[in-house]
Amino acid sequence: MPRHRFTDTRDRIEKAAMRLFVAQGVRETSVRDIARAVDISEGALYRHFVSKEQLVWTIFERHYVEFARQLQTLAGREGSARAKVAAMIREFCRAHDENPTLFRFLLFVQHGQLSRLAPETLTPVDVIRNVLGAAIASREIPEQHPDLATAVVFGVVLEPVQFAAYGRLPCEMASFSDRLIAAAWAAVTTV
Amino acid sequence: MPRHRFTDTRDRIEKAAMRLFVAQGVRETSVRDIARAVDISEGALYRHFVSKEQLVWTIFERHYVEFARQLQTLAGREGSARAKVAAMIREFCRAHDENPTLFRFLLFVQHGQLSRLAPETLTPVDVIRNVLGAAIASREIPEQHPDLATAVVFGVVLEPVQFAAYGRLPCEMASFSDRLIAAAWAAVTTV
Amino acid sequence: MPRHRFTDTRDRIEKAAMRLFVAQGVRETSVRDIARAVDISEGALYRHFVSKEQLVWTIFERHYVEFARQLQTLAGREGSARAKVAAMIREFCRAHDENPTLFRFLLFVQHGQLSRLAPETLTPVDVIRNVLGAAIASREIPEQHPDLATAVVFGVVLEPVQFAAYGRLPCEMASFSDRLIAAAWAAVTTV
Amino acid sequence: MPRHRFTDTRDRIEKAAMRLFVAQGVRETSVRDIARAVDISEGALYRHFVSKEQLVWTIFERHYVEFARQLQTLAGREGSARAKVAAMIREFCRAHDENPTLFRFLLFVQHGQLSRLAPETLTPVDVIRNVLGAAIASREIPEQHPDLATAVVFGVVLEPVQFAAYGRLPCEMASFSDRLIAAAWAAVTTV
DNA sequence: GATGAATGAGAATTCATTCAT
DNA sequence: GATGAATGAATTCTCATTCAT
Repeated sequence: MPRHRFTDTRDRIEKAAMRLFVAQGVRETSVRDIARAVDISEGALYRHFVSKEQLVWTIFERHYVEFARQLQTLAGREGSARAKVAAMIREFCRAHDENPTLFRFLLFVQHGQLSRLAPETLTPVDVIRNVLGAAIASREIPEQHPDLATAVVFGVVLEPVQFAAYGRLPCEMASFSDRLIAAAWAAVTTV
Repeated sequence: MPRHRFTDTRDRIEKAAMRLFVAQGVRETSVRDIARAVDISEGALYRHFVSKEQLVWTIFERHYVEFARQLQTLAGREGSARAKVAAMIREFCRAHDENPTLFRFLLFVQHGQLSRLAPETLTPVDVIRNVLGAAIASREIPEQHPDLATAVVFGVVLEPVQFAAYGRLPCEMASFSDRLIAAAWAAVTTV
Repeated sequence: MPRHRFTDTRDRIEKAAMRLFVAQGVRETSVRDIARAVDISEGALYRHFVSKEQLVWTIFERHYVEFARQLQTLAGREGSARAKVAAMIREFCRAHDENPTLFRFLLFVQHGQLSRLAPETLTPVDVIRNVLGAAIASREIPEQHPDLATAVVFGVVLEPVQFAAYGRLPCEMASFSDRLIAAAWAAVTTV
Repeated sequence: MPRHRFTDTRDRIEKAAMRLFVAQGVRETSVRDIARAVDISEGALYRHFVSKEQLVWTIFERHYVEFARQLQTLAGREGSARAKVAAMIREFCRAHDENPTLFRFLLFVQHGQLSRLAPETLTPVDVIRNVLGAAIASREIPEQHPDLATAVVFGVVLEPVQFAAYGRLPCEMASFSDRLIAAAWAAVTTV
């Protein structure tokens, strides 16, 4: 199954690249670093990706969109705004704990990638904003700037991830999810 | 006044560098970029800074420490934890609006710089953590993980700055300060 | 045969570098000079050597150690001190004539390299010193400072090479070997 | 006495430069290094020397020629070839011990300088060669290649200086002068 | 005579990418 | 699919030298 092996190599490349990108930054990770981590030649990398830039973009786009869709699905299953927010925050924590590298990659490498998304693409920011916007409209939460509310919820959830990345918090987010849900909800309901 | 000219050039270098670092990232800003922005030769830069690395570090360290001290001072003037948090968040907003470039540089370009700070250096994170820790001890806010609380407050304040940087919020933070204070306080008092 | 081509390029680099180092000095030979001499790009050089410094070191160390070993072997085959000295001086002349560039590189470009040798490494100096030291002990040559005797023998052999390099002597040393042997032996036996 | 002070600065520059050139090499000593050692600005150096190259040349030429003249004078005072050689070697040792830095500078920095000497300039090599040539003509020493004999004498005297520079011999040559005279004389009289 | 900012030409090195094998 | 030598542009930094003050 050469097909399978190909896919496997491609996958190993993506994983190694992501790990290096998160650990050292995209710019400071050379194609050589990635090739070595996967133990293939530099030239061989170009069988799988047309450029380093495209490699970054591919990884980012696929997972970013998928994550947004997952948030959307989970929020859609819930009735109340509070339940939607809770489900989404729980998903953030779960996604982080399942693959912290990927999670950090999505959050910290987005610089320069976000602007490449097709304008109509649904992002995690959009999903949360939609939920909060609807909640404001339905009076579930007080009248307020929906983008600011979105930023606040995002900050409550993402900053602890940053702290964990710097070793200032344990790296498991799941144990914090109830606390973060309470905090986020309080933040958007108290005006 | 060669002295004057010196100081002036040095200052122009720092300002231009900061602007470019924030706009494009440190790694993606070349010494050439900076030299061009200041309209001097690349070699001339090295009369003012021994290396690009040191340039980054110099800018970071000086302002980071100064900002922490300012937060400390302002918090020290207030009595209650609530007033301290309010004063600090107001200072975040003020500092941002006064010089958004510097603010973003300090808070988002810090990667790799933080670890170079002397371990005993007081950082903005420390200042907030100290205030929240004391507030937990004095029962002004409920028993909770002080680092997590710190992360939450930080997130509430910094994420809107990110949103502003991406054009998702207006770039003036001052108008949000009351809202952010309320949100942050609610987040740490609601368990 | 990429393998073959690789070895070939590497070898051409070493030869060209050595020639340039001897002709102009190490510091005054740029990587660009070497690349041009080999007719490859500067970047390509770095596929074969990790740095200019390492290129110098590699060439030096390998041949220097090998030359010392050869001297040792030849001296070991002879019985008397006189015969050992004669064999070694003949080897100096032979090595010079076989590859004057390499010879000069080893003996005159060594500045800064010598100190990098592992302390226990046997050098040409050591070999001669050992022979002379033993000869003093066995009374084959008169009691004298062994290091000074070593320096004298070295000087007798190497200075003519310098003269040849400056065009003050013909560049073939072989024709001088008998004379140099006589001179060196007389110098260490006459007190 | 600004005149005096000027001369003094100039002298300090020469001394510092020589020391650095000997310690690190000419190429690896920057104008900045020299300026710092003398504690003046780089620009000020150019009040005293038109270029780094000229600084090297000035120091070299003056002392090299002066040393040759001194050898010539001393040799001229003696009658026999043996006495001339002895006087010259003694002068080599004395000159070395008086100012090892200068001595090493003259010997090791000559690369590239020698060829700049006016063709008719009398060098130390010439002086010795003349003495040995005359001695061969007058049958004081046996028939032999005068340049080779010159090289041998030079080698006998200079290699110990090299050894001293590398710490393989004590740095005072005077104590070796009798031994070196005997060795050199034996070397050129034994065929 | 002195200063030190400025220059411009390299220096060594890195790196994404190509391509013959 | 894979290899690794090769490229060429770019990067950080150095340095001898100039010049306005």
